[in-house]
Amino acid sequence: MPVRGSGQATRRSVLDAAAALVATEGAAKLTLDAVAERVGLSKGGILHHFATKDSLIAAMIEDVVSQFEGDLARHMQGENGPGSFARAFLRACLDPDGALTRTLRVSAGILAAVAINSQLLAPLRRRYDDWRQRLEDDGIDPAIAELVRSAADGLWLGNVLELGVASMALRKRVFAKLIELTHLGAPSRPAGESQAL
Amino acid sequence: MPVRGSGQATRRSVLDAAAALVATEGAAKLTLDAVAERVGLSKGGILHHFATKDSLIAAMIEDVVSQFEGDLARHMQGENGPGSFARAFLRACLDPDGALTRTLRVSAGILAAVAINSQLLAPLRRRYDDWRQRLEDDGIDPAIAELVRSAADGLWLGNVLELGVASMALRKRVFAKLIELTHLGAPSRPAGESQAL
DNA sequence: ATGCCTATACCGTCCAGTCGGACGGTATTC
DNA sequence: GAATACCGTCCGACTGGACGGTATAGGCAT
Repeated sequence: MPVRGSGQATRRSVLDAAAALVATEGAAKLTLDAVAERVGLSKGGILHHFATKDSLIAAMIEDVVSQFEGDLARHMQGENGPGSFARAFLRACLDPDGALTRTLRVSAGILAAVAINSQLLAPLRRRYDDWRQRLEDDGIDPAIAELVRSAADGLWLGNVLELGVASMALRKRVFAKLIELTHLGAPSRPAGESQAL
Repeated sequence: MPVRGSGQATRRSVLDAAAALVATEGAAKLTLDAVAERVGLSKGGILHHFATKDSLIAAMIEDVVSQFEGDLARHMQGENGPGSFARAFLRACLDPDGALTRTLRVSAGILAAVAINSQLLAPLRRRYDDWRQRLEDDGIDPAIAELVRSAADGLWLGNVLELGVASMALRKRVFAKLIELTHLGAPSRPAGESQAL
């Protein structure tokens, strides 16, 4: 059965299985045996791809980072002017319709790291510092940018922990308000908001 | 050493030790043995007060809830008019100077529950629903209320996970903006904020 | 002496990580 | 173009330790 060169695909499926496991059973149930069973491998097979459990979780975190980075880049293309990064950040977290995006992988990686070994968050922390810097230099009031960022994170947190989950309609309105804020915070220019998002 | 009637105090110290342990070592290191060592008891001693580890964490969560509830009530006294609850919520999370309040116990309880057994969050979830309801009925635009809540949560999250921790000065300004929002969102009445809610 | 509190010793389970090896492609050699 | 050596992939049994929980006995205050 082992096919040469199938390593990357298997590795990918292990990562997905681990994320799904965290999402359905909780971070405490993330054991190598459980992942192995879910992905249809033996524990030895898992450990061939990830030498240690920590390295598995580290890979999940890398997954989080790269995926979010991709989303950011994608959403940056439709934006320009002051507050463009803040809006991209917002859209990378929330649909215009209020749906959370990338919930599964992102939350799974972070939850697993928090539960098992929070030091594994280090790569994410580094990236986050970059993003925060870009938010500060986004051409709008840094306090607005930080407000928007924290609101996006707070909505995500509420969803992951199932705390205070608002209705889609309300979240949609919150999203709109936040987008609005990123425009209001712009330095007093002609306020030409001619083109759409 | 065992003193009659010292049960409550011991129980309290166990809870504190558990919280401190989570804060310093991470949720994964929250074991009965570790708590016992930290508090200067044996594991048997711990288990006398908390029959099971889950019940210990459940008590930590109750701690979170009751403490936050107390903070809310305290901060409600200085507020009135539309948005008063939103402001109280905000102040219960953040100092006017931008410092996070109640970080240790609250974060410890929640982190432990997430790591060990997320079902233990249930009591918190119930309370949180109440709070969200009160925010919706706070006399201001519900979207603003929800925005403020999520921003407060997001700031808390960033601090706990050490993600994107902003400077005190910036947080202070974010706090001010959020308070401002709770006033702006008031329905277009004579702006007579004379009487209470 | 009674009841609350704590210690010691112990058990069973779970789980990360190790180890030797199996199986099947792939490259090499002739 | 076979025979052979090699490597990537994966398996399965095992181990050592950590950890939650139990049972039991002892101590201090009233």
